[in-house]
Amino acid sequence: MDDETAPQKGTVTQRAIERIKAMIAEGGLEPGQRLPTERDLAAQLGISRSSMREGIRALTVMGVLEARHGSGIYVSRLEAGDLLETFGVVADLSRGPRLVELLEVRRILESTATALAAARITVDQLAEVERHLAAMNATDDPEEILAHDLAFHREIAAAAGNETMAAILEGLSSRTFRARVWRGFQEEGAFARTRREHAAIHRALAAHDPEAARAAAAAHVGEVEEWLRARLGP
Amino acid sequence: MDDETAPQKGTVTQRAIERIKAMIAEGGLEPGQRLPTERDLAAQLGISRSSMREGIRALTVMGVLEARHGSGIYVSRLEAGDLLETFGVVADLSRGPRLVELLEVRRILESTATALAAARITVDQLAEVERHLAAMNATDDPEEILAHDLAFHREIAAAAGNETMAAILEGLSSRTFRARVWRGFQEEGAFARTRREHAAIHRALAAHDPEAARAAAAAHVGEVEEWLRARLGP
DNA sequence: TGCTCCGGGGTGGTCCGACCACTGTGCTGG
DNA sequence: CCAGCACAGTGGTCGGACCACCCCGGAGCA
Repeated sequence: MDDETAPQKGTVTQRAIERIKAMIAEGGLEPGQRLPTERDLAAQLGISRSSMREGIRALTVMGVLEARHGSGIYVSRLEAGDLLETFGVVADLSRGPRLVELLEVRRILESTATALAAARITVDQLAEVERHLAAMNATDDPEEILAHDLAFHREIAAAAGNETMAAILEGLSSRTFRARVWRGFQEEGAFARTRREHAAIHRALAAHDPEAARAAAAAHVGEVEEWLRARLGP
Repeated sequence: MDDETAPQKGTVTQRAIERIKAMIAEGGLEPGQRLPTERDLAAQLGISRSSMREGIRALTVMGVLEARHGSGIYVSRLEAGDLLETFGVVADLSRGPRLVELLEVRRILESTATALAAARITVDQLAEVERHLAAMNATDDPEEILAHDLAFHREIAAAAGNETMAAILEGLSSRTFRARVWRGFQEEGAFARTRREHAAIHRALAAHDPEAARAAAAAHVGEVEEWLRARLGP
């Protein structure tokens, strides 16, 4: 028969990746657990260490595994942030119409997250949001403003209580993505407007008003979205 | 000086990945374009072919590059579906509370997508949706039902006109994900209910009523979400 | 007894060279 | 002119070697 040696579908590396993923999905490998050596794994699957390393590297980049030099290979915590890190790559590599689509997705998620945050935010979290809001208004250094802008939204996403959503939004708002969209946007003087919108979001949060928060956040992201859409349109 | 030979931050493979990503992001590499040979690329970056291969493999798995045996390495089309394929891995590997979070994200996106679809769907697309709805009601084979269920939602997502959102939803509804949640869910007899919900979604689409569509879709996903949440709760 | 230091074994990271499998192309022969 | 083939070039796989790093345990000291 041919059930032991013959399969041979796709590249050996691809098979190795599937095998490891399957092990984790089926519960054979727990988060944080240490895997066998590269050499042992390669021997187990009957492939060379080189091919096995390619597979491991791929899973490492995806955030599924974590290789510690001199120590061993471990299964990552498998939490949202780890796995969705690659999501940022999508934002970095998207152009043209795809950028508008990404912004639309962000608008939907960000407005919902802000609405959730309005209902659930604690006084401590609200204070942190206010801190970033104030810091953003106190400086004129674009770099610093952007940092506090990101932190502002990150804090809100965290307050929404859905780590997965927060991780996705983090990827959609990655440095490069934001920087690219911003450059040229704020130059048209739509800068004070951003501050007003942030203030509106904060007011809704402080008032624990989900609907107002949703509207404010949607308008905030939609602002950039519309500008970008118009810029690519004709 | 040390700007040419010294850097040495992180692993060489990681640097190689960043270099290629940067080339694409900065427009030096167009979608579909062919890259230099593995051997040439390795020489250009001053690293071994093995390390370069690991980097290429990682980018291949992420859907950024596409390697054709005997032909060469090419930049992928860089469209939503290519890059967000790894999103399905997240769903496959998520467990426990994370599953509920993913379902919550899906509920938000799916309801919005369905609302958009209600406003934009064409007669041809609506006919396709009806076809899957009928096929799903005509059989009792779980496998076939699941296939038409997926196609039903996929068609709606496509009608929403946002490829990126459709790609994300595709990942969130991946075979494995759905299969795992479904197993044990339909056993509790919540099967006719699914058919009723699909019918409600279809009615809203046919009536071009976005708000009704949003509500129907949210209820549909929320059904599974609540069941799963209760199952993990106590 | 307890601490510090250091040495070695084991691990991932990198490199090299060879060969295989497949593809594309240009040449050859009809 | 076309069909078929041979060949050079490409990614895919392999095995081995060496390096850089981490961890642990034993030796030595206080």
